Parts: sequence; C-alpha cells; structure tokens
Amino acid sequence: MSKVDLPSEYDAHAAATKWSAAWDQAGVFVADPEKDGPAFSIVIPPPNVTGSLHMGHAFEHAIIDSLTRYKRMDGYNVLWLPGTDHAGIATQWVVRRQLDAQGIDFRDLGREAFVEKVWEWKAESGGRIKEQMSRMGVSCDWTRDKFTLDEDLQVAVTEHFVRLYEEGLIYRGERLINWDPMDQTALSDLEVENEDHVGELYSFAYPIAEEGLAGPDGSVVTEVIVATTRPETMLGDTAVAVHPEDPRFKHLIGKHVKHPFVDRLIPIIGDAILVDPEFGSGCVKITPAHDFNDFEVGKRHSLPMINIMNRDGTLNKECGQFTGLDRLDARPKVKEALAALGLERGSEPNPMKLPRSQRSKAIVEPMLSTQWFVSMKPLAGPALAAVELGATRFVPKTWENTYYSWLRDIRDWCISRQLWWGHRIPAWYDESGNVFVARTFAEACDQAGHDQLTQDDDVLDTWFSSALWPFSTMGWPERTVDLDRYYPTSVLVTGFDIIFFWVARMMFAGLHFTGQVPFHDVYIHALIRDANGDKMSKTKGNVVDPLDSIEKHGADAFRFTLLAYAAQGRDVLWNEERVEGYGKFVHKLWNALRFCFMTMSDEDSSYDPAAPKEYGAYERWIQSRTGAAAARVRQAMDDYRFNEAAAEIYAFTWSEFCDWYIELAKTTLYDSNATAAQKNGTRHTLFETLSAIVRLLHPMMPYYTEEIWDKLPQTQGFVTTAAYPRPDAYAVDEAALQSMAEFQQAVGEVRRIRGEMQIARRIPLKVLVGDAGLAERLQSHAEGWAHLVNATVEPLEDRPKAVATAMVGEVELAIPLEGVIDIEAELDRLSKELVKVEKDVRDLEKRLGNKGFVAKAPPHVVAGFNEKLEVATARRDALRASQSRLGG
RNA sequence: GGUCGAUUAACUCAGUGGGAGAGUGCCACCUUCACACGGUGGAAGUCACUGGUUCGAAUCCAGUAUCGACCACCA
Repeated sequence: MSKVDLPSEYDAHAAATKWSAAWDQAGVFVADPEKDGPAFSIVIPPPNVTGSLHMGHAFEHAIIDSLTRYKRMDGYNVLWLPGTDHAGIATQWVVRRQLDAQGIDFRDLGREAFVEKVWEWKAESGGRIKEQMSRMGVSCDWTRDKFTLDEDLQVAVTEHFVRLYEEGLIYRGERLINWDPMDQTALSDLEVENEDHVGELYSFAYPIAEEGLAGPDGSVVTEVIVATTRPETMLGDTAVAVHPEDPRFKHLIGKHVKHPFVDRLIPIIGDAILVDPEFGSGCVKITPAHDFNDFEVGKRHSLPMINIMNRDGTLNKECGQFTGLDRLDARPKVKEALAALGLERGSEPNPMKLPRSQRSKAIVEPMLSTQWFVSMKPLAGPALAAVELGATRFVPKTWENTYYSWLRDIRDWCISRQLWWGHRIPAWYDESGNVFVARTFAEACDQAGHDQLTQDDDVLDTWFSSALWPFSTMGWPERTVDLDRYYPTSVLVTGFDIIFFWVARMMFAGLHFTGQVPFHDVYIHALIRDANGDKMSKTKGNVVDPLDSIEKHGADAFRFTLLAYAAQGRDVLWNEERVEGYGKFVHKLWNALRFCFMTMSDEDSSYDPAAPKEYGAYERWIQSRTGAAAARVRQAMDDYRFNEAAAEIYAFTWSEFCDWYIELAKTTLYDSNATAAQKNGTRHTLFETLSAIVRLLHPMMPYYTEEIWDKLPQTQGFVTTAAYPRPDAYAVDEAALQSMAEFQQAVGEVRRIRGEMQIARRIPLKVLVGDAGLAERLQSHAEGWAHLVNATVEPLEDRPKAVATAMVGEVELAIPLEGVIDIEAELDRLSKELVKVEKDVRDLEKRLGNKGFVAKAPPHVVAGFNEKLEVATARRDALRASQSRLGG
C-alpha cells in the first residue's frame, strides 16, 4: 500500500479533469429508479440558452450540488435533473442582435430560416452551459438532460394548453394588454419593469360642445381642463370623467366636449371610482384603449374603445393629421397643435414610473389586442392553500409573504407572444375565424370537418412551459417510472426574483395536473453582488466570471466559498479574497494529509488496520469530537444553513484535528516507549478522522475530497458513493472530553504567559499546579506538555518566591520565573490581568446581588453565574497574592 | 402608498432572551522534522438611535434615521 508519493501541492485542475471523467465513466450520477433508498430529487432551474452562466448560477449550482451529494452519500436515491430553457423572447433577442450586427433584419429572413438560426445558437450556448457546469463539478444526471423545446416537452406543453382550454381556463379574447412596440409582441404584467422617471404632467382644455352652459356660480362654462403624461393619447379619448359629487362639475355630466383634432363629440361622465376631486383639475380624460384604469371606466360606462396605434407604435388612421407618426414623435406635435389652438394650460414636472419591456427596454404601451389568456383565479386558490397548509414550505419563511401577495391579487395571464421562437399555440382557424384547439393538426381537422385550417402564428410565453418543468422533464403527461419515483421533487433551489414568474406558476400547474405540489421545500437563495453591493451587470462591467475564479483558485475553493457565503436572507457581496482564504484551507488539509501519510507509511511500521489497536485518551477525544462535528454539519445541511455547515467543517478540521489531535498524535508516534498497538491505534485514528473530514467535506469540495480519498489507504470506490459520517458511529467518551478540555485550558494559559512575557520556546518551563488532583490529571499529558509548550508539570508544594501566576478554574498554576524572566514584566502583566478580573468580579457580584435575578432567573442560570463568580474571585485572590509576593 | 429586509471589530459576515463571535487584516514573537498558504499570543466593538417589555435585550415590541429590495400607483 505505498501511496506515499504525495505532491506538496494539490493540483486542482488535474483532479477536476481526472475525476469528472471517472465519475462520468462510472455513471455514478445516473439516477436508477429501480435502486433502493428514499427518493431525493431536484430539478435544475433551467438556465436560459442566452449565453453563459454567471455567479448566480454558480451559487445556485453549488447549493444544489452539495445537497444532492450529501443525500446521495446518505443513502438516498438521488436525481438531479439538468436542463436548459429556450427563453423565447430573450433568446430571440440575442440572435436578432447578432443578425443586426451582420446587417440582416431578422424579419427578412423569414420565420423558418430565423428559427433555424436560433437552433444553431442554442446548440452553441447549451454546450457552453454544460461545459461550465461540468467545470463546477456538478453531479447531475446528464442522461436526463432536458430542453424546454425538446419534442416530449412540446407534447407536455400542448397537453397543458389543450386541457386548460377544455376546462375553460384558457380563453382567447380582446383585452387591454402590455404591448412592446419594438418586439411587436404582447407581454405579461411581470415582463414589464417600472422605471423611475421624471416626466411631464401636461394640461390642456377641451372646449365644451354645448354653448352657453352655466356653471355653479352662474358664469358660462366654456371648457374643462384635463392633464396627462401622454398627450398623444388624447387622440383616443372617448370621455371626460368628473366626480359625480363634485359641485364644480356635476352639472356637466351628460354634456359633451368637442375633440379639437378629430371629428368627435366626447361625453362628460361621472365616475366616483376613478376620479379623485382633490387631484389636479378634478377632470380626467378617458382613453379606454390605452390605459388600464381608463379601460375599466370604459367598460363601466360602455364607452367606445378606439385603438390609435399600429403594432410598431406609430399612430394609425384614427389620428387624423398625426397618422403615421411614432407615438413618441407625435407627443410634441400634439402639444404644438394644442398650443396653436390656444388650448394649452401649462405643465409641471411629474415623477412617475415608465413601463419598459424587461427585454427590449422599449416603452410599453397599453393596447387593445386579441390574445390568449389563462384564467388565474381558479388556479391560484389551491396554490395558495398548499403553502398555507404547509405542503410546500419556503426557506427562509419570509418569502411566503411575497408568494401570497402576488397570488392573492392575481390577474389573468396573457400567454400569447408574437414571436417566432417558442412553443407554437395549438390552435387553428378556419376561414370564418372559428377556433379549433387540438393536440394535433389532424385532431383539429376532425373537429372542423375539413382541413382548410391555419395554425395560430403566435407562440407561448416561455414561463408557460417552465411551469411544467418539474414533471414535464420526468415524462408527463405519460405516467412514467421517473414520475412515480422522483415526483414531487424534494426541494426547489432558486432566487427570489422568479418567485412569481416560475415558483408560483409551477405550484398551480403542478397541483392542477398532478394533484401534488411540485416540491416540498423552496429554498430561496440570496443575490450575488459585487464587493460594493452593486448588482453585477455587463453594462457596469463588474461581472465576475465563475470560470475565472475557478481557474485561479480551483473549483473546490470556489464552491466552498460560495457555500460559506450562503447565509439565509442576505445578499452576498462577493469578495475574491475570501476564495483565497479557503484556498489556504485546501492547502492546510492537504498538508495534514501529507503528515498522516508519513506516519502511516514509515518503512518499518506502515499502517495496518487489521493489526491490534489501542486507543489513548487523545484518540477517544477526537473520536468524540468527530461525532459531534458530524451531527452539527448534518443539522446545518438539513436546515439549509450551508454557511454553518462550511464553518463547522472548517473549524473542526483546522482547530481540532490539525491544531490539537495531529500535534498530540505525534507524542505517541514519536514515543519510543509506545507500543505497536498504541501507534497503530493512533494511525488508525488519524486515518479515520481524515476519512470523516473528507466525507463531510465532499459535498462542498468534490474533486479535492475525491483526490484525497483515492490516496487514503484502505478506502474503496469513490468518496462520492461513500457513506456520509453518522454521529452514532463515533463513541463519546465524556472522561476524555473533560480531561482534554482541562488540558487545553491549562496549555492555553501557559502559552499566554509565554507569549505575553516573550519567553522563548527553547526555554523550558516548569508548571506547578496548586491542586494535587489536577496536577495528577495534567501530568498524564506529560508528552503533550513537552511537545506543545516545552513544559513539565508538578504539584505545587514548596512555592518559589517569584512565580508567574495563571488559573485553571479555581486552581493556580505557578510558573517559577527565576532565570526565566524579570519580575517587573510579571508585575506588569499581573496588574493588567487584575484590572480585568476585578471588573469581572464586580459585574458578577452586581448581577448576583440583584434580588430579582436570583428570584426569577432559572436556577441553572443562577448557579452558572455563582460558579463564575467563585472562579473569578479565586482568580482575583490568587493574582493579588502573587502580586504581593512579588512585592508589587 | 404597501410589504419585506439590512444596520454587530478596520473589512466581509455569523450570531433569535443568560457575561459579544469567526475569517481576513493589524501588532509581537517563532524559519520546532505536515503546512510561513504555517504556529503561538495579543490589540480591536455604545451590537444605528430612542423608548418599552423582562431579573436580564445584539436578540422580543414600538418608534426614528440611513440604505436596499419587491409590489402597486392618480390622471
């Protein structure tokens, strides 16, 4: 078993290449539904095939991968299903821009040729995404890789549409929708972003049509003044509304104003819902076809709805002299024309929100249009109930509010898009416009009784297919083995930004079609920002490419950093220095391994796990601590507290295993009096502890741990498939724990004296212990004292004149100073120490002197403080005594 | 306008009722045979502010300030 040749540094890139290939070849990540074990399944939030992955993806994948690796090791039957999303509008944009750069207008290409181009792009982008994920070391099942436009997923989408249609939950109708004039498509409410903007609130007058109309004060009313942020919309006005109780205007209700540009009389109506008499002039122009509030007014009052815009945002033939102008160019023209007629009534700056398309950034126009909609109210109910009743749980819980608030106030979902890239709507029309919704063209023909049908040109909102992702990827609508075995999924790991877009929609689609929630837990992770707290974005140029960081520090340190950052409920400010820090951790553990190797393969006494073993106190101590660490790491992982899990492993490895156990193991290994069984017990414990560390760490550092596992003696197979450490596999030895705690404390005190008084290590110290029992217990660590602090321990019998004083609990440790250090230094140290201790005593006395505290606090708390006071008092007295003995 | 979150050491961040923590950085000492990407020790905080509840508050409640996110929105 000579695996001795360990390089002095871990080669992250070589390990990544080697183990990726090895895992792949062994097929260890391919889910097998036939195998035993409770199911644990996660579907990836499918990245868009718009480009490459960013830090947010890397973060998400690190979390998912650590969860799946943890569960896989722990005996679960794990499926991590990867895939990508066609991202209709976003991807169409990417390819459209590329064509623009080549001077090609995508519309000239024609639908078929354009879609062909997008597929080419998809192959490129999808490949890059897969490559990036592989570099991260993800353990997903590539044999189940899915794309939302795969044939089987198209079948699922069609089924989704047809069934909802048959159930009356999808309808086609003319409604006011958000229109993107640049992409020339409808958008859902969610795809519109409201941007802060200081606009102009512009006022103008509509002349009253009826002549000689008297106002409340008897004077003649000739006009009403209205205000708008979009003056051009006045071309579509079909009413002016006032509050029905407003004494200034209520007599005008039923009268008319005359439109200055088009030949139209416009009624003045009373509407108490819309009009706030306190705001502005108290009169509101009503444009039912281009404003959501006005649309409602129009419905209430059966107003005509005049669409004034073409698909590209230019004004149509309803607009008289302004016909053909873009609506934004028309705005100043309309104002000019109003001014020319003397109807302008001033303007003021107006802070407002400008609705923009999430994708094209074009200013979105509310427009009357015939589109397909999902009727949301009936679907939202069960989705709400599932979370309210706890069938699905959000972590952190606070995101449930976000989810609720959206679903409780849900509006119908516009799902048709006037795009080319996406799932074609399974609806056909005959010459007279009758609609046939069917799974196939043939089915539609059957319904129609002939085949003179043309399919709807539109495609579906990307999220309409994403909504099915947890079950469409497993074969729905077929009833597959995968669905039986792995659905519902265990947990969804995603960002808060798509709770509405995706999480909520998967919830109602899943509940509606499978009768089950699509996932039991939803872990919402934080957003990764740059070191200044700014959102990473290409335009700001502050994007960190995950691959750069992996290149620099290795995938292991990179992943560990992401997880160490993953505290709940807080954004992550990415700091590359932290990756460097965890790179040191990699280095440290690697060197611990090198040490263990040396000891396990001495020429004359190589490690033999079968040989007799004898465990000393240190072995029993580190075993106890290993079990405790495993319990803490597991708990943290189970609670999705990845940062705590990472911190536990880090601290256990460094502060317990390296700092204490390895150092103390040397005392046995280098002790010529130690028996072979003792040495073998020590070697075995070194190995066992390393083995536990490596397995605990594996979900976070897959390559690194696989590399170590491979080199460890007596390990078989991959660490990937080894058992995750169980606390009950490690015996707890209370006596060893206590003895070690005492020893560690005493060593710490002596080290402090060395450090503070600058006593060189080469000068041996004698430690006189003021309590016989403790002296004896500490003496049992004689080799440790020698190795760790170059000291010997004896009971304090004849007190030397000059000693430095330290305390372990209430027991004094006296270190003779003669020939070691000058007395002034110790007096100095003592007085500083005394200041602290005296304050300590005062504080404790004050607390315990509080009658309320003693009476009302739980007895164990009071007892605890009493003990602390005793210790502090003893410490103070000992230090004072020492001080006076030294003549201070 | 509504909802939610944040404010803790120089920096990055943990910490949900019982004497303030980690990593990095800083200072001092140590080139001891796994590791100087290391070891040992040390300095460093009015837990944003004000009030309240409590024997006891970084932690719970109310309010204030600052920053941020999301949702909605009056022409």
